[in-house]
Amino acid sequence: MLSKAEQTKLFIIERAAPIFNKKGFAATSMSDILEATGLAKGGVYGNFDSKEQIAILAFEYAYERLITALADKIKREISANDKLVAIFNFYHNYSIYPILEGGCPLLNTAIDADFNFPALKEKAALALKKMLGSLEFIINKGIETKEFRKKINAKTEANLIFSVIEGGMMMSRLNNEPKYLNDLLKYLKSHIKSYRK
Amino acid sequence: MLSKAEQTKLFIIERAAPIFNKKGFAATSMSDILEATGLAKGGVYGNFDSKEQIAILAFEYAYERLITALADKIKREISANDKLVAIFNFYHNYSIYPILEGGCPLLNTAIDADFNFPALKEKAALALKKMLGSLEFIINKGIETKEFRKKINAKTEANLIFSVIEGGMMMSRLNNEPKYLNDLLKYLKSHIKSYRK
DNA sequence: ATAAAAAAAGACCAAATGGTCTAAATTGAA
DNA sequence: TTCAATTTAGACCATTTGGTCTTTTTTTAT
Repeated sequence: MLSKAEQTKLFIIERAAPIFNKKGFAATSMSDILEATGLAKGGVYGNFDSKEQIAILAFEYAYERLITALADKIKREISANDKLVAIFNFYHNYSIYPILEGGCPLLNTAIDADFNFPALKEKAALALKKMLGSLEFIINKGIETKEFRKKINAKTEANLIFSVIEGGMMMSRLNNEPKYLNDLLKYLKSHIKSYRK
Repeated sequence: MLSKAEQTKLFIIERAAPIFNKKGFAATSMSDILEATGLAKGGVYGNFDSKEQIAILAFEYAYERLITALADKIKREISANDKLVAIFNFYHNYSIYPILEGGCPLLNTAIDADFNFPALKEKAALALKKMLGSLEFIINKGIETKEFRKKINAKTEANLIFSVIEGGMMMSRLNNEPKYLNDLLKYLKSHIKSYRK
């Protein structure tokens, strides 16, 4: 059972995460967080040291939500091909129905933190590496099980897939048009057919 | 000849553009701009109405610099294939040697302005459409001149190319590692070979 | 039910924010 | 060279910022 403070901490992070994800670190003010939580300053600063700390924990919460939801879809599938397709389906319409308001926390934080918040950038960089590693792992498994051709470069393909998804996300968001990303996901589905023998 | 005010306006935008491009709108303060220009408030507010206006003009300046540099490389080449390759070469090492400090203004502004600054987002959306249109145009020309196969979908391919570049940019920046983007550019070079008959 | 400990409220603070306005300095046409 | 018009300096302003600290309220173990 969670103590009152632990409950409140979680509650604050849950409420702060979508705000940081939408507006970024600098554009999010403590008063935004106070308003979203209904708490007074004492309630927030009694549980956290600084806005920076909240932003970091909010990012980790957002990322955790993302990979948990993704992992849930992936583990349902058996073959490497189906796992990849599950990932692509996961991102279908993501620009309008993201796991967390504001879209992909990796993309957002990469841009937001780059020149402003090195400690947060570091967290995002780690998260990206994990994400790419998971993709690579799936592809490598597919090669091991002879589902995919041996010639496939798992790392390169993982990078390609994720860059297409994130680039497509940016375009879909900027144009308020899910089609950009959706079309690219369709392309990716077709592309991974070339992995098979 | 430019009047003093016109000179100063240009000078302010030149100095402000890399700051906005690096830090984003909210994280850039007017005092950053005063410091970068060496001007006092009167010098800046005598020439512009608001921080918002400066940010919009700075984005347009940044975008103009980008497409001018790109167009310069493209027009040197004759064939559609060579034009595309020139674009890929243009982005080689872009994450460490961008045209303007801070990286791609399109990517940065897309994320930065999305939930914070609708008017600026609109400018970036327009810029993205122009960029994709130019890519599409090159590919379509290649089809018209029978350099590329008729079956190629110019719009889809333009979106793919640009999403890979922007996604790769994000990954390279986040990991402080130009290789991510560079490898993807190499992939793109190989990919467009499939356009040919 | 009680009392000690934990958590939250909110008044308060210095610093920074974007922006205004008047006075001074500079520009440039005659 | 003059002098009106343009441009810039910088003091000033209200508001907001992130954060602290004491007081009050709420938990929680007994």
